[in-house]
Amino acid sequence: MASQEDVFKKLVAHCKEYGFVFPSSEIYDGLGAVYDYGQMGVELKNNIKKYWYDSMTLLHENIVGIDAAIFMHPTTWKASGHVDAFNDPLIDNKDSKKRYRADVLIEEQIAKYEEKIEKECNKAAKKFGDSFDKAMFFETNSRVKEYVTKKENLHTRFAKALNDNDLAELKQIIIDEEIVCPISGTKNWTDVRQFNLMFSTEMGASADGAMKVYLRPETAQGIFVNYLNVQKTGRMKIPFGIAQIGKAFRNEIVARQFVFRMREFEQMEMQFFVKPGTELEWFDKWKQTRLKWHKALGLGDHKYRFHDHDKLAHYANAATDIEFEMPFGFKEVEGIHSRTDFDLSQHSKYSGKKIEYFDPEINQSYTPYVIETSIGVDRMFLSVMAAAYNEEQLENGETRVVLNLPPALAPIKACIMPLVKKDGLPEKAKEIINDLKFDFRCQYDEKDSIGKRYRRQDAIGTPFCITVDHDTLNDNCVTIRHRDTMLQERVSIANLANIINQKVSMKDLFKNQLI
RNA sequence: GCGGAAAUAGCUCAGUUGGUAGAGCACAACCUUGCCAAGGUUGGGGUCGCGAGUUCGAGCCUCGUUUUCCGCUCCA
Repeated sequence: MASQEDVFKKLVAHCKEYGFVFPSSEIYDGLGAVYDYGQMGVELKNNIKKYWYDSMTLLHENIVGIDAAIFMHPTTWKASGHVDAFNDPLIDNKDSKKRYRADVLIEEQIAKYEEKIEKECNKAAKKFGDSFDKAMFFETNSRVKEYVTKKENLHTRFAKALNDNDLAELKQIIIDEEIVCPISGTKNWTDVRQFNLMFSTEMGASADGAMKVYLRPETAQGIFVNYLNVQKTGRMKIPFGIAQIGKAFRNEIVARQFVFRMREFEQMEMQFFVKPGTELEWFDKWKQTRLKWHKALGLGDHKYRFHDHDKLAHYANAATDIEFEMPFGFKEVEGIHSRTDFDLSQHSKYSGKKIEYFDPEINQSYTPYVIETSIGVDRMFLSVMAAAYNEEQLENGETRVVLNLPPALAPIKACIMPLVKKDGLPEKAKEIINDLKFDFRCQYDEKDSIGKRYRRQDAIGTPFCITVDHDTLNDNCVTIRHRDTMLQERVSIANLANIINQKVSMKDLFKNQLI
């Protein structure tokens, strides 16, 4: 039996071989953790996005979409906390191979001096009892004086280095203070490197310096900064939501596992604005709604689970992940967070604009609370592919590689093929495809044996193969061959569109969510 | 970022002690056949990841480098 790792490798190979996913810039050896979607991948991905977007905006009258720019005013990221939280100077110990934050190491050193001072004080206090004069003691005790001086010098030096963003100086401090690695106990350090999770670039070309702007590390902020615009122009009443699909960028230290963690990725986010105090109710409601959205695809209910966060981010008062069983274990596909009023309050504070909602029901204004549902398109893509990829053992002992994709998501809905490429069958097949192509993405194939053509379509997950044979010319009927069962049925050409539409329409997926 | 392994045709791989770059599948054309990966003929496709070095000669040896995988590490 193939191990799960093998399955994953095969899936990655399959993605490349059949035009789903290619490594970026492959002719130049590729670019780390960046991938391109190919001719099949883009269709599947677009269908996933459509399924999500329509589920949000068609099924909920109080959710509208936007498409915000990737560039945002730099202050956005100060307000959101990304600039401060994601700007760590890092240093590695070459012996233990452990990585530390250089600023934390130095802060610990400062704390050590404080401990020593404290200890001396305690000792002296014990010795002198009531007559202990702390100020006097600091003046006269040479050891304490030394520690205080050292501590203050270090503090000053550290603050200056941080302020100047002087990485070499940070390393020099660590060397001068003889800070050792807690694990190896050595002072064998690498240089300090600044690591910011956000990509930056420069906007404009003014002589006195262009403005530094970031590529957004999440799409959510584009929604928050547009809260007032949408609420006012759309006459939205709380509770309401804003949905958005878009690219985000994170300069991950380690980006791996195919499209699961990429440096450029796509998010589908919906921020739902609610009355304070009702947020946990809505949080729970969205947990269930989102799980139903996943399960409606029929990839297998047992492949999903919630993972509630014990440790909450500073902005959240509840958080959970929807995890999917990937070939490499249960992994986060979607996050649902109760973000309180953190984001809107921060933007209000940094912009100086009042960001509130006047609630006519209670005749009061308040800053709405936010429930966020945030799903990675690429992770969703991977989970659909992983669940759909199957190697079937057939009765004749052969193996069939088939993508059992939900028909609504399949890149190609039907392949029309003449049984032989003569006797007018190709012409008849093209007649059929010319009729179907307005509603469904179709392929035409006349090369190789019919069996081989079926397998080719299996490999890209096409739910229907439609075969034109000699009888077709007389009775206007064709054979429909079903991907999953390999069974065939004879149907009238006039009924084709209906039969296909019934299976590939998203309507059933939408309805399944409401149950 | 660290350690280990790998890189040869679109895919899967072979390539002997260093001596003219191979197979199967896939692809294209034609013939034959016609409902679950058929057969035949012909053809296209590789400066062996990239760059140096050793050598008369490097896919093979040495060094560097890039990418990928595995394990650490990191991860709102």
